[in-house]
Amino acid sequence: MQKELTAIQKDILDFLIDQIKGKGIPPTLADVAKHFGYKNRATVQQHFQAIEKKGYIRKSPKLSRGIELTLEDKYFVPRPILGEVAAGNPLTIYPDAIDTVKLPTIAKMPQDSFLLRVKGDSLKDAYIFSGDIVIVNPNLEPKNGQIVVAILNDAAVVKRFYKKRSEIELASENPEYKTIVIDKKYPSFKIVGIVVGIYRSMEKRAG
Amino acid sequence: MQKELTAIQKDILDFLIDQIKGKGIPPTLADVAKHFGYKNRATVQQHFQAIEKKGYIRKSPKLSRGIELTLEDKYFVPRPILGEVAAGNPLTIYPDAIDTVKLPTIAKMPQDSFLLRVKGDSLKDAYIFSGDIVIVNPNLEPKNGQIVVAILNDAAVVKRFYKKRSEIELASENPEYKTIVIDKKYPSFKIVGIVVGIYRSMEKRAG
DNA sequence: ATAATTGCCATACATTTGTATGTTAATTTA
DNA sequence: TAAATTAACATACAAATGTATGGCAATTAT
Repeated sequence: MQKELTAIQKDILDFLIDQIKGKGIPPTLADVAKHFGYKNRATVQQHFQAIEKKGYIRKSPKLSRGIELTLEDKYFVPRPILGEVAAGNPLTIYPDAIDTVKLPTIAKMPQDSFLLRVKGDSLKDAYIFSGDIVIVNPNLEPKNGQIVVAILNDAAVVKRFYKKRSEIELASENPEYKTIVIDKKYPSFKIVGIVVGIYRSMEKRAG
Repeated sequence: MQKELTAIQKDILDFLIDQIKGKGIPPTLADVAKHFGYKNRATVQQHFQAIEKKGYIRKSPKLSRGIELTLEDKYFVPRPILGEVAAGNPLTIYPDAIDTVKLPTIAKMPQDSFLLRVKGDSLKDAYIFSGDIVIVNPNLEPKNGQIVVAILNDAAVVKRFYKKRSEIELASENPEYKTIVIDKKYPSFKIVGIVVGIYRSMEKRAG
């Protein structure tokens, strides 16, 4: 059994996980101290020692950023879901987070990426299902054949992207839905980002 | 366009990516020097400068381990597939790597994990399909309801795991396949690991 | 009531780390 | 052929980093 963490220790562990997941590398003591407004690294040092003692992390002595999560993939981090996005017909996107999902450590999320929950089944032949959480990276240029999130008339869609001469095609893989063709200059159209990952909880689902 | 890397520069970049993907954090100059047998960190330093100049990485000055991949999710790393594993009826496992898959950087792979290609469709109601690459972590204890890889009579299977009093149940989610029940003491049965992730190439598939 | 834990700070120190500079040799490019 | 690039080395240095130690107030456990 794990010993309980204090509130501050939990905050620090959360920050640690957030950094590892977001930036990809653990922070230094100085990073953590700066974030929490501590004037001294030794404060963080001692918190880490306490957290390690309780078994949540493992440190490699003398190594910079040498902190590993003991919990590994068992640990889930809450992340806001920014909206719902239609794989079938367009759905309205929400201004604020509508929900939170516990994302496992395994699903490394590049910084600036965000999460959307997929509704609808137009991509079921691409094996993306209603209820799946898609990880969207807004910093990549879409290439032909990639699955993208786009805003079309104030609604968000998840479709496969194809660039033609003067238009853009957004294709569903489910033949029940027809391909959307947009002129490149169409004003209320914007590529939001590229789907770089799909997370689906491994917990039991109704068959 | 990216400038070409020399053979050594490519080796160093490959090692860098391997470390970032495997260990989760970039190596220090000393780490790289040690791995390649260099007596001096400055050698690595200069290689990194060259690699950065050619646009493959970005360095945060003065920061330890402050190396980021410019290529991000565009970069794919070859990983060996160790065998095929049956989601339907058991298949033979191969002693050596049978193939290689280009795994994207997004799919962070915990160390010691390995890849298996799924054959068969007994887990299609859990949305794991024939052809998918599963990332298997051999260091985790299986919990009820998790999807595991197990060896049964010299063949490997991917099934959902349930621990009962004296037996273990390996369930398919596809009603066409029946649940396998094994006594806990059955000699030729072993849990190989837990499926911690699924990778599926986002490239176009036949609909 | 006393001891232990928590939370924060300060100072000090040895390594680690990134960086700068210069040298040498082999190879490639102009 | 001359110049540039590649590849490796050595030395030096400032900053970053982890660590050790001690102090102090507040809270919690015994």
